[in-house]
Amino acid sequence: MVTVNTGGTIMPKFLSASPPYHHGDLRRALIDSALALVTEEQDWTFSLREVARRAGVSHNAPYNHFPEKRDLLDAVAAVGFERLREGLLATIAGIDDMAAALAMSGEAYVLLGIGNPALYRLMFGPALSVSGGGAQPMLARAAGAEARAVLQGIIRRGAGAGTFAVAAEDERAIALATLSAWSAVHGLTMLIIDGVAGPGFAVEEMIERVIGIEVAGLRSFSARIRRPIRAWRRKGDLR
Amino acid sequence: MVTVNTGGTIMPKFLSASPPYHHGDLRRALIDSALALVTEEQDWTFSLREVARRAGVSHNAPYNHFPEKRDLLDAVAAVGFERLREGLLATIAGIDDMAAALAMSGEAYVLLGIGNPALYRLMFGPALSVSGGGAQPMLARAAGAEARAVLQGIIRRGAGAGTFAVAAEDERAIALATLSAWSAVHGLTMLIIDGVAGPGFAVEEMIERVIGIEVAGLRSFSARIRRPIRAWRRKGDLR
DNA sequence: CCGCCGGTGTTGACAGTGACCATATAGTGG
DNA sequence: CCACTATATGGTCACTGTCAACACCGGCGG
Repeated sequence: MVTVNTGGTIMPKFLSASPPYHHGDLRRALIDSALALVTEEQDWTFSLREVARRAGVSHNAPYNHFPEKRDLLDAVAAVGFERLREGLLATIAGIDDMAAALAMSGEAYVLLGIGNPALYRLMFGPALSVSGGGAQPMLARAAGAEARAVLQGIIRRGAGAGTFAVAAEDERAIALATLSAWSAVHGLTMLIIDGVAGPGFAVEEMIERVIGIEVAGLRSFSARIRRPIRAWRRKGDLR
Repeated sequence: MVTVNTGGTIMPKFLSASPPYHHGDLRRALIDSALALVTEEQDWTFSLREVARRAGVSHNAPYNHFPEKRDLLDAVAAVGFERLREGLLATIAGIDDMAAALAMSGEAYVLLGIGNPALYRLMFGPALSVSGGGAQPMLARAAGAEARAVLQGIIRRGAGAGTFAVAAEDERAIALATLSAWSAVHGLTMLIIDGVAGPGFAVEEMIERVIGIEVAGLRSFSARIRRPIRAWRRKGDLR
C-alpha cells in the first residue's frame, strides 16, 4: 500500500518521508497546492514557482523535496489514484454479484475520472511514462497498480463464482480479463474527457451501454466463441 | 474529408491553404518538422523555436501560420488521425465478415497507436481539449471524426448483416456500439503506451484477448442479456 | 511600365520559466 | 555546548512563448 497521504492531518514523524523542519510539512503543502492548481486550471502547465508562491515559500524551496517538476506531478497523480481506489472500494462494498460489482465500479470509475479531467489525464502519463529515458513516475505507477487491483479482485471473484467465462485458477487469464475491463472504462473516460464521445448522448447512457457490452463479453467469452485474430487474418502481416 | 496534407509533393496553389511565397511552403514544412520532433523525442515539449530552426526560418516565422504553438500541434495531431484512418481502411479492404473486420481493424488500431506513442497521445488532447477555454483543436477533431467513421461503418454493416446484436436501423444504437469498440481499443492502446498494461504479456496477446471480449460482447449484447446498471444499483447515487 | 499593398519572413524585446549555485538558518546528535 | 545536515533563500543563466516594429517581394490596378 503506497502512502502519499495528502490528508489534512499531521502524521507521525516516522511515517512521513521527510519530517517537517522549517515549514511544517512543505512536501504535503506543495502536493496540495499543485493538486488545487490542477483542479482549478484544469491543466498542469502552471509553474513550479506558482506552486511555491501558493505554499508561501521561495521559488527554490520545492527543489528540496522534488528534484524536478515532473516528480511533484508524479506525487499529485498518485493522490489521484488513491482517491480513485477509495472510490471504487466504497462503491462495491457489500455487493455480492460480481457482474453488478463490475458494472457499478465501472460507472464509478468513469464518473470519478470525468469529475476532474485534468487530474485523470495527469494520472496517466505526466510524460511519456514508460520509455521516458530518465526518472519514471514511480509513485503514480504504484498507486495505479493498487487501483487496478480492485478491478482485478472483482474479476477474480467473478471467475470463481462462474459469473465470468474465465478460468478461476488461471491468473494470466484473470489479468487479461481485467485488462479488458480496464481498457473499456479507461477508454470511455478518456473519450468523454476529450469531448469526442458522443455528442448527443448523456454520460449515463454511454456508461451503461459500454459497460453493458463489456460485461456481456466477459460473460460469454469462452473457447466456444473465442476465435483468434489469427484465424481471421487473410493477407500477410500488417505493415 | 479534411485535408491537412503533409505529403512530400508540392500541391497546386488552389489546394494549398496558404500558397508559397518566400519559403516555398512553410506551413507544411513546419508540420513536418514538428511531426519529426514528436516522433524522435517522443514528446511535444520541444520549443516552437526549435521547429522554426529545423525549417530554416526565424523564430517568429511560424506565427504567420499558427497563432499559437497549440495550433501547430493541432495540425500535427490531425496528420496522425489521417494516417490512422488510412491504416484502418487498408486493413479492412476486402473483408466481408464484419466481426473479422472489427478484429483486424482493432488490432491495426492498437499497433498503429503504440507505433508512435507520443503522436497518439498528442492526437487526443494537446491540452484539455473540450473546455479548454480558448481555441479548440478543430483540425484534429475533424480528422478524428473521419477515423471514427471507419469503425462506425464496420459496426453498421455488421449490424445489417446480423453479426452484431445491434438494430441496424437504430443509428443511436450503432453510435453507442461504436463508442464501445472505440473505448476498448483506445483504452488498451493508452494502457500499453503508459506501460501499465501487462507487464508479462505480449502485445499481440493483450490485443487478441481484449478485442476478442469486445467482439463477443457486441455479438451477444441484446435485450436478453442487457441489464441496466440501474437494476444493479442498491444504494443511492454515487457521491 | 510603375508603384502600391498585403501576405510573408526577420530582428528586437520582454516577462516568466526550470534548473543550478552558493549561502543562510534551524533543528538534532554528540 | 558545538558541529552537522536537512531545509529554505536569493541570485543567476539559458531559454521560452508571444508581442511589436520593420524588411522583403510578388501580384494588382493604374
